[in-house]
Amino acid sequence: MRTNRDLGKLLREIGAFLEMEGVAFKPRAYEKAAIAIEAMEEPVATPHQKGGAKLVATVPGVGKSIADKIVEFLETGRVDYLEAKRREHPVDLLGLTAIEGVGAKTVGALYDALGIQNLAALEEAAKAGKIRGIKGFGEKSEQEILQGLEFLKKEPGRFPLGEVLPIAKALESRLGELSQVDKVTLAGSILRRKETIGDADFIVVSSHPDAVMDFFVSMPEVAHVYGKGSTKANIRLENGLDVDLRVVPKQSYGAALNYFTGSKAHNVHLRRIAQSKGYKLNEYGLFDKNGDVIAGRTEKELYAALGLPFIPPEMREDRGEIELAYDGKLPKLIPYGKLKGDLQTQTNWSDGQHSIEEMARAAMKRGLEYIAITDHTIELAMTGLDERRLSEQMTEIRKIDRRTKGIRLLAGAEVNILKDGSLDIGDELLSKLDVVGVTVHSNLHLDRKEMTERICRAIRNPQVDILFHPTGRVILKREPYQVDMEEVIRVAKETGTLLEVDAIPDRLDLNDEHVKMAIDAGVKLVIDSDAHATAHFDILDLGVATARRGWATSKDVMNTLPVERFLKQLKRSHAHRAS
DNA sequence: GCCGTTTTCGGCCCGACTGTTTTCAGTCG
Repeated sequence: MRTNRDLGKLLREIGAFLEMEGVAFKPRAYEKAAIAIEAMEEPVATPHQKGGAKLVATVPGVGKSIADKIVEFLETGRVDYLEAKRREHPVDLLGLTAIEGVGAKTVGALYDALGIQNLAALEEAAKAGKIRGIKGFGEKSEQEILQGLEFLKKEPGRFPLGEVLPIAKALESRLGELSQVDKVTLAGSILRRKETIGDADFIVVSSHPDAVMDFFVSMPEVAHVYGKGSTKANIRLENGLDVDLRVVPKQSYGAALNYFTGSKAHNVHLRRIAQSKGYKLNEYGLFDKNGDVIAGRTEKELYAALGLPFIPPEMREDRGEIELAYDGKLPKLIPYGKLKGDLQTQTNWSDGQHSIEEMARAAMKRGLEYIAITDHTIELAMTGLDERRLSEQMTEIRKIDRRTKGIRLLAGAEVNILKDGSLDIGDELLSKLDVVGVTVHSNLHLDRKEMTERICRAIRNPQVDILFHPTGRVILKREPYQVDMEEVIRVAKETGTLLEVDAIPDRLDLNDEHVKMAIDAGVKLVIDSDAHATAHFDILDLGVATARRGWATSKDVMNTLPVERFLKQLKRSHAHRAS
């Protein structure tokens, strides 16, 4: 594949090799170029086709040298410079640096001292106590590496939903275009929008299954075919994702979709209900004692025959949804694509890629009615705004808002919660902003009590409207902070603070279970893109999916409201009314 | 390697944290 994402990964790998070599500045240059390429809305192949390397070099952060490498990759699928680096340093750099706390320099040191090339060798050396003997390493580093390895291994071969979903959707439409395919549907954990995905499942209805199978196993990105029959084929793609395809008869489509979507626990529960009615339920349909078909053509028909309304896939975890459905009390989940606002966006005033106006236009294009500009504040020394700059930006946002029709811009900030729970921007300035979000970006390793008190102190501040990505976890990479979410939720309820569902694919923070906890406690939510570039507004639906998995309705999510009503329910607005 | 109300060279987001040290290197955001 030669997508922007692949190219970004490649540029990052080059940067990491240079980092390992101790080269100055170039690593940052490659990383910046990677970020810029990944942030592009159009495939970089487009400027390449239109104007070659010259036009590619107009992307900010991409100069002649990197543009040439991009062109080489687009035309040949490889970059000689990178291949040479890989030969020179025969290490699985991306794999090893995926360990939290291990960077390129560490990989280099491990290779020089012990010849470690990959995760397996590293684990062996760490377990044998060999790491602590290397200069600059001690017992603690060895333990950290082992812990990092354990965390990576917890869900081997799993991918973040946000990474898999676009690939799966593209595959779905390609299969759908085949003339032999009557119907194709994405099933499995992807349909349930689980936050990590082990494999992709497709259900196909076709009267010519062989042709479909032939096409499926001979797609260009297929790396391995595990098996291929007339109703079922399993493959692995080059990117490591396993994909299963099943061809089913038309009359079994609903039953098959239900069966292969799961979850397993949900299916078991459904089969128990079927049994209690004297029926049998399997992937071919719902049958009575004589083996006659009761239902199976559609999922709706299947659920109806079991005395249930249709249950949305995101709820199918057997966490009580079947009982609710039985009583006719299923929540009406927040629909996709209906958010009116986005309360966390960054611009090039801090670490975003685009200007305030560019972000505003992109948001408008995606049908949003308002966004808050929430750049980082000062504690993030690399990018953050101090009070003077934040104040200047506020003026600028208001100016742009006045002259921009069709979208409302709110002045905000992503304010840092300091170690003691105070904020890095004073209350007076905060009180002038429209929306204030706070979050933890430093001292991530406080103990549970201290972290909980820190966050609770911050959200008790009357100027604080929203707690952004409340647990700080990074999916498949970093555990959440040690924090008592029940207590945070209790204080959020008490103070009227909103909790965020951050839609960044490897955050999804709050997660589904926390969403449910918050809703049960009566706490209101917002779903934000945390966009750092114009293209990122597209991920909002991942946040909606997470909220749906936590049974959120539109009433629970405040940015389904139009802007004036949204602003009225912020706690500072309540404070104004009270005074 | 990129970039320029500093324009063809000389800068380049920088502070906190951790574990290793004894003054620093690596990682992270």
